[in-house]
Order: sequence, then C-alpha cells, then structure tokens
Amino acid sequence: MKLIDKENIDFGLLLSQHGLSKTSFRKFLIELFYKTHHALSVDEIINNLSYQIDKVSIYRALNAFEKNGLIHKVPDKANLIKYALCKSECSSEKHLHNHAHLLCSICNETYCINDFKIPVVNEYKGFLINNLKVILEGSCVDCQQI
Amino acid sequence: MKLIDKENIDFGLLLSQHGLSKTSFRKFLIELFYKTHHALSVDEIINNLSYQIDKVSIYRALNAFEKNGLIHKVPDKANLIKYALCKSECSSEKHLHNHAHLLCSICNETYCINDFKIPVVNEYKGFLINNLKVILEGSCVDCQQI
DNA sequence: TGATAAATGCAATTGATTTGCGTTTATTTT
DNA sequence: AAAATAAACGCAAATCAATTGCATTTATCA
Ligand SMILES: [Mn+2]
Ligand SMILES: [Mn+2]
Ligand SMILES: [Zn+2]
Ligand SMILES: [Zn+2]
Repeated sequence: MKLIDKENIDFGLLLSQHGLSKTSFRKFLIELFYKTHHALSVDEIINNLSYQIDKVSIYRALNAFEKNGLIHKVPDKANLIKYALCKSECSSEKHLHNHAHLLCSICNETYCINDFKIPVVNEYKGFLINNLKVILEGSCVDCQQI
Repeated sequence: MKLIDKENIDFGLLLSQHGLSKTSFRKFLIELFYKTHHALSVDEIINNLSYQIDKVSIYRALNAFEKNGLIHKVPDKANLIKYALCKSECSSEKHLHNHAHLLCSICNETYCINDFKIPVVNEYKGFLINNLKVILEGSCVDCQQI
C-alpha cells in the first residue's frame, strides 16, 4: 500500500482548469482521489469526510468530475458507482482509457492497472470493436495475508 | 441472425434434470433461452410472452435457473440483470465460464462468444487472479447496416 | 460591489430488484 | 389415485442506489 508523493498539486487550480468551481468539498474530493490508490465509492467518500455532506452533492460532484475529465467510472463487484482518477490527458472533450482493472473478490476494491497489455481487436465476425475491457478478478496482496 | 436447429430438446426433462419443477412458464423460459441467440433481460422475456406473468416470477425463475446451472449472468450496458444459456457442462455444483462477451453499443444486446482467446494470467504484481473477463464493445452486424 | 452561474441541502421520486406471505400447482409418498 | 410435501406463483410492500426539483448558499466574473 505505497503512497506516491502528492507533488504539491494545487487542487483548486486543477478544478478551475477543468471548468469547475473550487468549493471546499470539491477540493477535498479531488485531493482524496489523488491520495487514494484504489477506486472510490460514494460510501467510502463519506467515510473519509470529517464533516457531514449530503449524498446528493457527492453524486453531483462525481458526475461533474467525470463529465469534465477528472475521473472515470470503473467496474465494481456489486455494480455500485465507483470512480478512479483519470490520466492528465483527459478532458471533457476527450476521455481516453485503455487500461485493465483489478477487482479483489475479498475486499471488493477496484484498482486501475496501466501495464497490463490489452489485446487489440478491431473486428470480430463482422462486429466492429471500438473498445475492449479487461477485468482481472482475484485476491489482492493485503487480502491474501489473512 | 441465424437460428440453430432446436434439436428436439425436451425442456421439461431439462428442468427436471436440473432439479426444477416443470411449470408452463419455466418450460417456455428455458426454451426461449435456447432459441434466442443473445442474452435476455427481464423486459425482453416479457415482450416474448403471449400472456401476463408477474415480474417477480421472472426474477425468481432466473435466480433458480442460474443457481442450478442453466444460465449465467452476462454484462449489460445499463447494468441490468441479463442472462445467457450455460454450456451443458454447468450444474449447481460447478458453473464454469471462460468466454468473452460482445456488447453492441447501439442495440445494447450482449452476446457470448466462445472462440475469442482469453489471455491467461495467474498473477499480477502479487495479486492472485482467478478469473479474467473480456468485454468487446462495438457495433453488431445488424446495427452497422443502418 | 452587483450580476450571473455553479454548487449545496432537503424532500420527494424513480426504477430495478428483493422480500413476505397466502394461494396455487407440481412432485413425492402413501 | 388421494394425501402430504415441496416448489412456484401473484400481489403488495419494502429496499436501495441513484436522480430530480426547487429554494438557498457560495463562487465566479464583470
Ligand atoms: Mn481505471
Ligand atoms: Mn456468456
Ligand atoms: Zn482485497
Ligand atoms: Zn446492435
């Protein structure tokens, strides 16, 4: 469970650059995505907050972040809404993701992985393919140590 | 949209062999799975019925079919519950699926494909993999012809 | 500072799926 | 074949994540 240096990111500026107002909750939220190394659900966001916030505001913030290229939806074991940080190349105009996801069947967390080689398929029996999703299911390092 | 011969299957017997009672609706339902070549949602089942049936009975039949190895859940674009027929090897003891799925972004149908080669991965950076899912997204043959 | 747009809170709604329970239908046992 | 047991069904109600409407607050911009 390594932590990457936070690199002194100005989260307010980041929000502005993506066309979003910098409110205290949204600054907290984007920072939370930067320091968490797995995908976040609404409930996990609530658990990380030191104050109360309406779930509706969380859903709206997540939708706005996604629309403006800050985060992307990831698969979740229970089909709940769950998001992870985008690469800096993403914007509202172009969301591009071509990476696999790792799902732990024990703790139910989702991780993005960037160095798994996704097969390239353009066509399958007349079916035109624009996107190929790969989901690796299993048990994460932490959950094996039990 | 080819149709495979129905091969004179005794659907009542098939239900019995899987530990299920042969009611008229369940015979109709398993037959519908056999003659449809894409995965079925609850609404599509209703559209195929010539009489009324409670949605709850459909959900319960689907759960029972899945539990007893007749059908398996497939991914769906809108995260609705959708099922497709299992291979005859499946039973309540052992459900084994190792095939990819094709999702048409236009008509939203899901197809099982059996000859797409799934990458074999047992481990990824300490993460133990038991299952690897592949989803091909694109446009099906019918939808391209518009 | 004042006008305009974005974000928030609260209440209500939506929509798919599940649960409880009494009744009907199918299967098994006498 | 009738009685006993178990499975499936129908209807109403509940669940639960997610969305919507609307009034209020906060942020942005001129
Ligand atoms: Mn990802
Ligand atoms: Mn399948
Ligand atoms: Zn885990
Ligand atoms: Zn299609």
